Amino acid sequence: MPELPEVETIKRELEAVILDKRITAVIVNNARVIREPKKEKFVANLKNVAIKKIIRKGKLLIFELSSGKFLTIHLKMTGQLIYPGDGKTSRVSFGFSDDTILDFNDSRIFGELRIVDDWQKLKFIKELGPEPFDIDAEKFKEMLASKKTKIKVLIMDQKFISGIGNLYANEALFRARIHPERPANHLSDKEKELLFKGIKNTLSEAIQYKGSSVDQYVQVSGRPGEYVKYHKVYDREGEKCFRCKGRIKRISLGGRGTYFCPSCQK
DNA sequence: AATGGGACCTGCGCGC
DNA sequence: TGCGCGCAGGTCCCAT
Repeated sequence: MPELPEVETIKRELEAVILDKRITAVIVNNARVIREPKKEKFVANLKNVAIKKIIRKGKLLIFELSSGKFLTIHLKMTGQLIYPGDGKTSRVSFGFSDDTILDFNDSRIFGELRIVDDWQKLKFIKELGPEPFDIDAEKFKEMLASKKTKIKVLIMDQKFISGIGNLYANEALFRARIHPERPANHLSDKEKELLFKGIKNTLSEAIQYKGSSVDQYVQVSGRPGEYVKYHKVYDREGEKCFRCKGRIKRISLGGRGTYFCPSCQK
């Protein structure tokens, strides 16, 4: 499940390999992932344009094109960007003038490709909360003050704060020793600070290790991300807590698998 | 307003 | 062995 660290890893790798390349062919093997405009127009819009810049906002990737338009890519859960690709097993592939190919794979077809005139006008972007790296602890505390929602559900809400998905929400709460079902506004100042630190540290370490390869995520090169080794709670139901010898418990929150240690997360 | 559930999908792992 | 079922989770949408 690509979250901020995985998308950031992909962004950095793509910058190293496809920047300034000119698209000469677009292969559409499954048009369902193309959300706008319609397939023919989408393809026409990409012919003979170069990729000038790559931007990431939350979990969204944005390619600035030489035409002035933008190609946006949301990987959702099973999206992959692979370079060099083969153009065959993908949902959509982009062929460049040097005969190399960038593959967009997506086994579950949840991913979304768009070409837009202005990415900042996308509803998803306009509603997106700040990234953890763009605010300080004081701001984070203020943001939590009026929220009664369960803390884990809140930090996964992209409108509240952007970039955190299920995996890193679980890991950050473990670091802060906070029970995922606590109402956000009941956390003490100290706990809010610990959580903010937990979020930032988890995300930056995950970026350092090039993401977590659970499910389908891989780097652009196809190699797995190494951070799985360092997970403390995610997908460890029934196993021993690394901190206190309790047992990791799994519950469902907001329909998502939630892992925590009941004896040291209060 | 906040919350919960379903929908979108496919592939995998489990139990019988 | 093989089949059917439940589950995985990012985001949107709808009902309560």
